Amino acid sequence: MASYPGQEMNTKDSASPRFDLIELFFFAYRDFTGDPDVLLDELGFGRAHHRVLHFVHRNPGIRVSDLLDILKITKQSLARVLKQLVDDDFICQEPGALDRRQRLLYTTEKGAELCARLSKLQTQRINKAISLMPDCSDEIIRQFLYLMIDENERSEVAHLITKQTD
Amino acid sequence: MASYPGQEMNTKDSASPRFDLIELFFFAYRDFTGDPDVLLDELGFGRAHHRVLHFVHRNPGIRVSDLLDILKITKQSLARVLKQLVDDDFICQEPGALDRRQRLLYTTEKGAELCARLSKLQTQRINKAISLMPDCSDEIIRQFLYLMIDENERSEVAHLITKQTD
DNA sequence: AATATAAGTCAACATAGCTGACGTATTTTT
DNA sequence: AAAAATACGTCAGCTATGTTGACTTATATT
Repeated sequence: MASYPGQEMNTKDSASPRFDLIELFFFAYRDFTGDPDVLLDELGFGRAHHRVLHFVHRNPGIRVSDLLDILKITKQSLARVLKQLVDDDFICQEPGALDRRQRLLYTTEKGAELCARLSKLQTQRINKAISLMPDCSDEIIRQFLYLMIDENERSEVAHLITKQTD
Repeated sequence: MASYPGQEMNTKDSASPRFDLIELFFFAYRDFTGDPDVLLDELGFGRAHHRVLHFVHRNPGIRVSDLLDILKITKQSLARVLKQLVDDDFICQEPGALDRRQRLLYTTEKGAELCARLSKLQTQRINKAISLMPDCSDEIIRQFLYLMIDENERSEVAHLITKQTD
């Protein structure tokens, strides 16, 4: 888009900030992530554990380095929560069949069950919202959230979310 | 909705988890909040400062206790970041005219300017996304995010987001 | 045999949340 | 006027989750 004189319709020299969406996004995400907290707390876990459990469950046999790539945290950060999840038997590790340096990650039955309970809470909130909206909404929302992701990461995310777990 | 035998169309006893939206929400929010980080970092601030600055800017003259109510953090947590913002002249405090126990909060010119730069970044991401979507999308997205908020907090948020700042 | 890679570990640190206890100024209630 | 409640600040210490840097071990690759 080129800039040229007389282009602006506004008296201001830039578009108005979208405070409505900025704030709605903030509050919506807060409450969305708040649902699982109660359950996690009972087990002595936090949101970091939730994220690890979730992405391991969704990507069975994932390599540690690939998990780090999804979460965008350091291996030292991951190590702490992963150790707890393994110690408490929510996640298990197996050496890779082809490359035995790898410790491929899987949820245990216990881990899968917790994951299911957590995602059920979040799904309930999502479904309740969508049930009150027009028919086309589901796809619109997906499209919006997808376009809010950094352009260079979209294809990776697209690949992730199209996996089937259940 | 009543439950009755034969109601289920599925072989499973519950609706499928919406992993797509759960994950899209996660990645979208991560990148959305990531934009301001660079700018904040240069000033030695974090996201906590951003939130405080934002809501003070959007609610000029807000009382400390009302800010705590919006942010849902403790006053000790707030105190730390607020002190820095006041010391660095991004926020100023004035005793309430009617009740002099209050320390009403305002952004300084410097604070308002930073706030504008930060919200511009986030608005750009939002507008870029919406520009690629069908016409009805804006309202759908707002409705969705609104419905994702806890029911008992919606009216309060509705009130917040309808304020005009600029 | 040398090097690179996958992963783990130790230590130290930063940010941003928390609880509990207490202080001070001011307003409201009795 | 005295007592109680309120708005706010502060001290001390804890927790969760992120960071950097340095080093080790096992295994693959060159």
